[in-house]
Amino acid sequence: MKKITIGEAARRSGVKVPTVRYYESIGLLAAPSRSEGNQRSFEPADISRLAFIRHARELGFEIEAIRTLLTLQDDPHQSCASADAIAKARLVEVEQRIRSLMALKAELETMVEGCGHGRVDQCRVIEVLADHGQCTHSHH
Amino acid sequence: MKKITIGEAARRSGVKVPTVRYYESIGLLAAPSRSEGNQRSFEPADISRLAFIRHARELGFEIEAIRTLLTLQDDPHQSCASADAIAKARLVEVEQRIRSLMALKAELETMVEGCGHGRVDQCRVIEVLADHGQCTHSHH
DNA sequence: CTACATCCTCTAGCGACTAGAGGTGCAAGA
DNA sequence: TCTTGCACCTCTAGTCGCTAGAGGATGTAG
Repeated sequence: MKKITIGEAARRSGVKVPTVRYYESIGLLAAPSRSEGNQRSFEPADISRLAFIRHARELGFEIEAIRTLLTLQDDPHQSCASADAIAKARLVEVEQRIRSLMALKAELETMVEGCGHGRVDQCRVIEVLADHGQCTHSHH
Repeated sequence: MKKITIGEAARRSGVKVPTVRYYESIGLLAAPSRSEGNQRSFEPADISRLAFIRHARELGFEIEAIRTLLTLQDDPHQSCASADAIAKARLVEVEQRIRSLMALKAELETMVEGCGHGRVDQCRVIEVLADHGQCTHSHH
């Protein structure tokens, strides 16, 4: 029964050491057992859980959504309707974000292209910022 | 000489009242004069400045970048090279963010499509989250 | 035994606001 | 003139998801 230290857990899961402690503090990860010297000793299951959390965070899920997803994972007999709903909601968010960023990209391109690299009073970057009416896209 | 109250300034610029006070507190907006009863009294130029800030924030510029852009706007004889550089850097950021969100969207779609709407133990949403190796895109 | 890395807890900080408490100013209607 | 009621004031604390640092204990390799 080898003990997994927090550093080892961090390395294996890709979650940083202080973040592991943080997840424990907010109850996302059960408090692990401790060594004689009061050091955390993790189980392989904790590593999987941390990897799950990390992956979900990379996909932009919020902590509360992850909390729900984890309780679902903990009880595999439940319906996965909630998981599905959470993922779908996240998908909608991401699609909206992409649309808005595309509009933004277009606007930034106009600004940068219009810049004559001269003085500020002829600069389109400043000008466009000062006057929203000049925007090609209104949806931001 | 009509006085513009903070509420009026907020309405005209599209920046919320507490946010106007916040911008003043961090020195992004000069402290306006006050009425006898200690209430802020803004000038039309302040409204323009607030609108500028709001627009820049909508385009995702950070406060510190906006601070630089504002000092440029304040002195129109300067070269606009900095403004150009700031806008270009923001454009690169936005492009990267779009690429990463597209990958993310693809992955979420796979998750959601694979969900058989049954129980959690057959749910692809949970499964994919638990195992990053299943991702089609590695860049996240 | 001595370094030295790693661990521990605790508090404070980040960015960009937002919310709320507790109080004051001001304009319009009765 | 009084009162109602909204808008204003300052101040502190909270949001999210960590991250940094202080100050000390533990564990391991040479």
